[in-house]
Amino acid sequence: MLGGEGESSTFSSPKDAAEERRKSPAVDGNDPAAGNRFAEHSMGSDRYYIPSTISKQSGETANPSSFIPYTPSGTVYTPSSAARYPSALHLGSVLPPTGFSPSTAGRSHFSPAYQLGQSPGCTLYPPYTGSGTALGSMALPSTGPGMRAQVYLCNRPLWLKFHRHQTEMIITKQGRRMFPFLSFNIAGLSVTAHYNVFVEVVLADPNHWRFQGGKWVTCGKADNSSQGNKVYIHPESPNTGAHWMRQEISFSKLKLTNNKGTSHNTSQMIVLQSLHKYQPRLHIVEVTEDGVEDINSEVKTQCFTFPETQFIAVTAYQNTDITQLKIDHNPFAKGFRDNYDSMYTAPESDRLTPSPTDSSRAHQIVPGTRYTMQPLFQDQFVNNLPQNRFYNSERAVPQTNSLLSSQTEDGASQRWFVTSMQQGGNSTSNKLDLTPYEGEYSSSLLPYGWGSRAAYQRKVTPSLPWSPRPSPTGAFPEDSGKVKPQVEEEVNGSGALIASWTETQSAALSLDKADSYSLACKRRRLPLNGPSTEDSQSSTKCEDLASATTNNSSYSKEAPPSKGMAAYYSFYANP
DNA sequence: ACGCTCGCATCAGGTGGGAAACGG
DNA sequence: CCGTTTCCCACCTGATGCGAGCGT
Repeated sequence: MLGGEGESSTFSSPKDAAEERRKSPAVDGNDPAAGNRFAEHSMGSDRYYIPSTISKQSGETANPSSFIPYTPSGTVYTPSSAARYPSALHLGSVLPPTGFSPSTAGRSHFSPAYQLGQSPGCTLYPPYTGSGTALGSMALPSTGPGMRAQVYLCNRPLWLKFHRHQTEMIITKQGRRMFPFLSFNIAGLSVTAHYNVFVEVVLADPNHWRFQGGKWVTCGKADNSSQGNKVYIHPESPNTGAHWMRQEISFSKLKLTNNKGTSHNTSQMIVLQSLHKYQPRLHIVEVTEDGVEDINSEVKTQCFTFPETQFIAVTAYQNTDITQLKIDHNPFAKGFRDNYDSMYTAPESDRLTPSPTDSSRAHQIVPGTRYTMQPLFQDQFVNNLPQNRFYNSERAVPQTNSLLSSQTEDGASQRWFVTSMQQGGNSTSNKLDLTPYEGEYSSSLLPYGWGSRAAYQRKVTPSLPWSPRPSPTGAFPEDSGKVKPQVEEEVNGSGALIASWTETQSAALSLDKADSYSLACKRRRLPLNGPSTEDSQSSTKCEDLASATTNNSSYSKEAPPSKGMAAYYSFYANP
């Protein structure tokens, strides 16, 4: 099962959704299923670390298998007529059960929650069975000499918030941007090799969906004959591995449309059908310098599926919970925040509302406090593993600014580094050794530039590099006591440089606290007066925390914040 | 004079709401 | 008739251009 069906219990009916939202069962945690599946509280747990991939690889592939946290294997419905990729592309389809060994499960919310296929037989829908097409042959992730990338879903907490209510994406004739949009950090590529990076949106299941009685229910068969572009190639493609790994790869300009006949902007548009469930997938294809695929290499194409990015395409929002999440988190919808003023009493700069167009990730704010994040995930997975194998819930950011470094009070922060049983990046890399370790996460580990954002920052105050507004408070003191970025690089047994970071619990606790408050306020419809400051500050704890970190530190390419966001990234590795 | 920063105004474009239109 | 789609609206963000102010 892919979540959608099972989540339906959390939905409120459209009619009284506004009322229900005030007592939102899911938010209230009255929906254990939803909570179990998507509680964000645990998202920080054991999930956030970043491999250092660019250095010490001498232009060769960083050893991806050195830090494979878990393997996404979101099932994707593949009508036979639409099969485009060999099953090997589908991660789950090639992942032996051991891929979801405790170490894997411990890193992921998904293995039990999403019931992802742990082996080909576990997928609800058949994996891709077709042969490769012009899009490129699919990688055999576990075999061959080809390098295997690791991909972080940058704004995963936000995606989880939406996914918990069954994400909906508006599609319009002229095209509508996705929100949340897809944003990744990639590691494990060859620095010098060239890659095309693109997103493909495929049907997630064979059903037509309808929002009925406050739930998404299936309603007949999906129309498999949908035509139109399903691929969005990142505009910076092709580019070197160094380029892709240097900064976050944002697909914020990707638009969804239902206009099959659209002739303009086809490169920016993906054509979908309303009321169908889709699953975006990220493809990384190694190409020649001029962007031509090497058809001789089967291992040069990699695909990553993030189940939490699944969504149902709609022409109008059905679930008001989704609507509210969009309003709350999308800066462009700020005008619809009825208690906008009270929501954000903190200086606007503190709200960390970066550019939607440029600051791809950072603007996807997660105020978070208005929606409960339940610790169920943590329980769910921690219980499966020795406690000491998990991060604490708090996310840390790879910055060493003083403000943020002041906390980590627990001192018991645990860090993950993942080593592969085999460094060769072969199939046995499914067997992972996730070992907690202590260390400091140094920004020196982050040789990532700021890319286009840096140029964009020209008018930005140093204290708030991504925002044109000054930061009267000079960063985020409220965060200073909550997150201490700790960075450490570690060399694993094979010499692969591994970076990980400490995660302390305080931030997560703050999130919970803030969420509890907002819950008491019956979600955002009620003014969040006094604690609204807390609300906004807690918003920095989610995805924007790293931005806050950026804010606190001098903004420079030496210590770019983008990788700091990886503290919130989910980490997928090609098996 | 020159370069830089800052503030302001303007514009393009993104957002959800709601009413109207469409279609089975 | 009812569910879905389309269109327009007000509101918002971000990019850009311009001029003022300041320091060298």
